[in-house]
Amino acid sequence: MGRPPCCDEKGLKKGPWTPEEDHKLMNYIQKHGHGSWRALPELAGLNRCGKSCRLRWTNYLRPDIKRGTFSKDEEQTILQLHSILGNKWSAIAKNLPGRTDNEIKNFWNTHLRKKLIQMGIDPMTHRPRTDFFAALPQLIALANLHQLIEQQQWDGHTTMSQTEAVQVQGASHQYMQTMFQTAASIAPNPTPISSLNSLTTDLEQISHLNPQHMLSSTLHEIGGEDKARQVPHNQMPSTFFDQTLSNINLSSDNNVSSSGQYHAEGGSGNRKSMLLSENSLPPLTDMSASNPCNAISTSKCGASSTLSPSWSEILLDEELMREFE
DNA sequence: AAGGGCCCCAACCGCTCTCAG
DNA sequence: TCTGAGAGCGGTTGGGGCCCT
Repeated sequence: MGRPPCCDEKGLKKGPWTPEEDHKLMNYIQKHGHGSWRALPELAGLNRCGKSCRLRWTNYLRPDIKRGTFSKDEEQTILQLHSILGNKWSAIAKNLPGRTDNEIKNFWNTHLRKKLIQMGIDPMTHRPRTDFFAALPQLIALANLHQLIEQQQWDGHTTMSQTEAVQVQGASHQYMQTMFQTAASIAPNPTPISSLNSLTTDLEQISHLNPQHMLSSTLHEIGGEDKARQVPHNQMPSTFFDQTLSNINLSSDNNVSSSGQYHAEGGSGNRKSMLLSENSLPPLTDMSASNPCNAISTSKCGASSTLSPSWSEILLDEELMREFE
């Protein structure tokens, strides 16, 4: 069934608003309030549909709207709220006085989303992307840095203090662990240990990193050391690319419809599906929708959250990333 | 100077939610 | 409980402006 769009009615104007139309709309609302949006255009003498009037008022004409570029604080607030709320633009807008949902949505799509992608972070989950194509630059940079530090320590001449070296090594270690853990979380249960072994081996080959202790601790966390020992090395899949692709597919098989849209279960009420366009990045997991505490902002999730904040902070620090490159 | 490509954002579209009758 | 109108929300689009060659 469905109602016909209100703007389909004959003769109603669409497209950009003229200054005269703005003036009429503002005058009317300031005198009478908006009342019924459907009735408003006729009463205000506008040849527009009510919906168009409402949008124009809420997104542009409202007197309390703050215009201009977003401040660093606003940017941080959006990032934090998006990590908790997902694409709930109106909810995010409620925490940013003077900013509209449309403005925030545009800012996200044109700036923040791209920024996160460039940093190897999945903009939907706010976690490192587990498709290694995207995260590879950061991963290799960290691995190289790790190796450089080890070499300098071995040679006995280092420009970095002991504390700094430990911090960077820790970040590098954490990066790898998070990659494995996220990969494990999106794989079907029980997690095929061979897949993780393979990823580790492939990474070792490409980055010349020796991650033995990382692997054992990570496997211990996700499946126990016994399982790790049971997997013979020769059972590992052959190529890095094959395995990486299979992991990407594992994460999306259950959620991608034939139309290429991603349906993430979660939330309450009837609005259960979140549709992402084909040109969106493939969301590897939708943790922001189903479990806010998996998201970047640990402070809002109480003491039970143990996710270390250091990773996202490290990755969001552009200066640090430039140093790695 | 011209024109092609890219980016940004205002506005539209279609769907869901809410609530009154 | 059901139905339909109105409002709200999120995804998408198109056109104007800017930048680069």
